[in-house]
Order: sequence, then structure tokens, then C-alpha cells
Amino acid sequence: MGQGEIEVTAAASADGPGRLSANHRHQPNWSFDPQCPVRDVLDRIGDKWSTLILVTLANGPHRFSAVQRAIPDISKRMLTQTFRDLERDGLIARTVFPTKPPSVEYCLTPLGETLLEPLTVLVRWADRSHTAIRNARLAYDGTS
Amino acid sequence: MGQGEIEVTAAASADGPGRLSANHRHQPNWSFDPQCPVRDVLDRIGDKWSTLILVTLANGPHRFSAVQRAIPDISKRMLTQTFRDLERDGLIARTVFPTKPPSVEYCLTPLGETLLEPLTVLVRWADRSHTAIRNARLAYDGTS
DNA sequence: CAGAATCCTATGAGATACTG
DNA sequence: CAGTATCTCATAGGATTCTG
Repeated sequence: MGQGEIEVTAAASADGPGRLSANHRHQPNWSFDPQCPVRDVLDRIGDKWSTLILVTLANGPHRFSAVQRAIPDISKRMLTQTFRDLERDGLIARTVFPTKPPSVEYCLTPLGETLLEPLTVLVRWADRSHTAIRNARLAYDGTS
Repeated sequence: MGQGEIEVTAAASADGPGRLSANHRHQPNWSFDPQCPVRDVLDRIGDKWSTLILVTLANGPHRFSAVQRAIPDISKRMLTQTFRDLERDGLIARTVFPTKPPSVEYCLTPLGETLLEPLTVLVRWADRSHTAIRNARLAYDGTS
């Protein structure tokens, strides 16, 4: 399986995650149902901050404020909330050090580390393609 | 570069896309600024429908209604809007066939196809990991 | 320092009805 | 069929203030 040929059935593997619907044999022979596990997970990852936080934690544990510095425009509210969500999903772990002013450290769990590969592939693509995308936008906006 | 070692500098390659900030040499020596190209692109891909639509178009051109069938709960409004955004970003192309009831076909552009690899890697991860995530959620909710 | 609690607003997104 | 046009609502997320 190279690059041009994509196995769409990846979204609908044998054990049922793809939640197959009326299979017409060809054409749209699968669908992304609302409670499809792929969507369930992607919806969570697809928020504004999760990816950024996970990639930030890619090179080791970081403290609350360290992550905030790495992502300048995230508010403490959103940072806390996203941390909780990621922790709930088992992607990051929270460690509290009972020092004078308490310090908290966040790090990736083994599960979270497995997400790094897909994410960095995506980030690298974004990095490589942003110029082409910007040009496309300019062209589109100019044409309209 | 295997799996455990992630090159975070992917978000800040040589030509500047990572938008380096105050480089303290170690620790948080980079940051995701608001107008960082990576974020610019990720924010768009990270909406509720883009990924689903792109993966749907992975196996060939689809008509408006065909995509709608593949993603049952998307409204025409959102489908149209997301199509426009993806077209503007140069990821998909729109072709109108002037038949009696007009039919429109959407397909990936070459640029859009390059996004398929990152996306399917992510989808496959979601497919593999959703069980672990669900369990983590149950454990977390139980603990609290 | 690392949050928790409120308050408030922008916008993502559904429902419905109309059209070339 | 493939949209466009409104209307409406939920909620993601920002700003601010307070605390162990």
C-alpha cells in the first residue's frame, strides 16, 4: 500500500468500528455514523488545543505554566479543561508535587505516545503544505 | 527515527514555520504562536466535518448527495460550507455537470491527496485506540 | 503556581423553507 | 439535485476574579 491507494476500510475494520450501513456493494458502501468510534475519538482530538498540547508534551513532561508559555494564547481555563479531557481519555497523566507553591507536571501516557506518530505526521504535512494552501486561498478569493 | 523519539522541531523547521519565540536553548524553546502556519492549517482540518469528507472522497469522486449519505448526520448547510472551505484551501475540486437536474461532483486535488496519508494514519489510530480510550474514560469517571 | 468559579460572547451548527 | 437564505440555539472558549 503506497500513497495513492488508500484503504478507506480502515474506518470500518472487521470488528465493527466503522459501523457499516446499507451496503450497496460499491460506491458509498460505508458511512461515518454519529457514534462511530472514529468520530468519537476524532471529535475530541479535533478541538482547538488538544493537538497543540500533546505535541508540546512530546519532548518530556511539562508543568502547567510551561505549556502555557508554549501556547501563548491559551487561557488557563481552556488549558485546565483540555488537560482534564486528555487525562480522562488516558492520553496524559497528571502528577502533583506538594511543594510550597504546588507544582503540577503533565506527561504523555504510553497510549498518548502512540498518538504522537499520527499527530506529527499531520503536523509535518501542515508545515509542508501551508504555503500551497495559502496560495490556494488567495487564488480562490481572487477568482470570486 | 523510530516511534518513541519524536522530532518536535517538525513544528519549527529551518524556514521559520514554527515561529520560534524566545529561544532559551532548552526546555520550551519553541511555541505555537496564534498565526503559526501549523495552527492555521490544523484549525481548518480540525473542524467537525473536514476530515470525514476528505476520507470519504479518498476512494474517488463523489456527488453532493453521495457524501451526504456517507455522513448521515451532516446538514446540507454544513456540507456546502465545508465543501467551500476545502475548495478554497485547494484540497478538493468542484465539477458541475450541466444535466437536467444539475449534478455536481467533488474530488480530491493532488494537494488534497497528499493529506490522505496523514489523515488515514490518524483514522487508523483512532480505530485501534478507541477501546483503550473508552476504558480510560470509564476508569476516570469511576475514580472521580 | 495551578487552578476553580462566574460571567459573557462569538460562532459552529441544526432545522426549516425556498429556488434554478 | 444542489444548493441559498433565515432563524435559532448550544457551546466552545475568552476575560476576570478569587484561593489553597
